[in-house]
Amino acid sequence: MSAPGQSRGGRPAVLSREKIIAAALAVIDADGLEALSMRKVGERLGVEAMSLYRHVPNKAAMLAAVVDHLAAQAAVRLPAATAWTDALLDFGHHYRQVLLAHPAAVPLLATHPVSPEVGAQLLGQILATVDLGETSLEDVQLAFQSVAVFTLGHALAQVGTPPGRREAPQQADAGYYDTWFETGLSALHRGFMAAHPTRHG
Amino acid sequence: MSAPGQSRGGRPAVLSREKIIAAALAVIDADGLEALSMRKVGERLGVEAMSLYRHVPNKAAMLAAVVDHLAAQAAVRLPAATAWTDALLDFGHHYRQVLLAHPAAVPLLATHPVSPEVGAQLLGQILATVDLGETSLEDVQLAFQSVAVFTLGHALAQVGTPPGRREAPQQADAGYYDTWFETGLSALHRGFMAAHPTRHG
DNA sequence: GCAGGTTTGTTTAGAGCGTAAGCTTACGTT
DNA sequence: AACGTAAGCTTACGCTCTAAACAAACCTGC
Repeated sequence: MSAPGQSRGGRPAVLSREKIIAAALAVIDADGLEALSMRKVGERLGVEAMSLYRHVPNKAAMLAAVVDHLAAQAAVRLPAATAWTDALLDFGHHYRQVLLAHPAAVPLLATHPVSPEVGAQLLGQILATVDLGETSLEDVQLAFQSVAVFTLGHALAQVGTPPGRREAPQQADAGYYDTWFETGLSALHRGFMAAHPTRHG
Repeated sequence: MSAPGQSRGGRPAVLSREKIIAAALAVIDADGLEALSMRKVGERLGVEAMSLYRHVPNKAAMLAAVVDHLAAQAAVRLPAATAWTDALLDFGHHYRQVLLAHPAAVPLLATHPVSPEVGAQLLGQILATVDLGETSLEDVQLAFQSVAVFTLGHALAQVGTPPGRREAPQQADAGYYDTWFETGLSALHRGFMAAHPTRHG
């Protein structure tokens, strides 16, 4: 009972994989992706950089873990039996929220692909929940993946500081990106509906 | 006559901004984005790394120049008076070709936004060429931008090596990504057509 | 011809990075 | 108390970008 992995002695761990992932994300949020270093993550945890290597094989793996951590948040809990075409909209909006919650981490999601396990689990959960109607699983999968890449691409455009501005996230801009996103997402939605008509209208 | 920029003396230039951009792209194509360094670009030009700084303020600016160089290639020369909805398809296909011609550079396009000048010039050229029908300029612009971010997002997914594979660009995969792209692009196309019906059918 | 002036590429050097190797610390067990 | 083991620290190496001072190669005015 309450055996957190059998440990037969040894110095008690101050660090953990989860703490490291959280600290890395915090550094990214605070200082940006380019400023992230193993030394800085260690500093935030009150630890030397080399200590991190007891829990993470290298920097790339740490970043991959951050990616999976964020991707896991993109899981939407949909009401069962939602028409898959409508679920596209819910998924897109939710995924966008997750991305914009960590603007500096968006380029990371773009660069390092989500691990196959997490990706499959995510997609599988959606496909299992949603009402497929008469559409094949493959077609629905392609639709969700299309919404995902559109959403990521759009978020990249939004968070990418256009060189010439001094990092001021204008109020007016937010509105522009919002309507842009809605325009594109609803076009995808309409397009997939037209390709896969249902008898429910 | 034949005065290539008035130069009042000085050591003749072996380097040029253009040569540096080309060399940087060549390094990216050959060794990948992460392996790109000022030293390596210099080496490819038979020059020390510090020499590059006479023509480029720093590494970030050099990468930004590579981005603009690639983005400029995405300019499509469309037959005038093409319906803008059809031009969406041409643009998407052409942009994707440009991206997949330099797979290792795609993450760069994702991370460093295209400069406002190049972006505006690109979009302006399209908007000036295409037949707008009865659709407002703003709506057409949003449609093209949506296709652009979808295409970039999709290319990112394709070139991002899913961790677990050993960089083998499978034959079967290429087909999967092709149909995925066509599915998404045609959904966008249908969606925008439905939102902006024309009397020409 | 030859001394500036000017532009280009090189050298030197410093701060910061990721991380391999070995060491010390702190615990459970014997 | 001694041992085994796991966690964190120290040191060190090679690599990165780039600031600053220097050398080389050209044009122009004398």
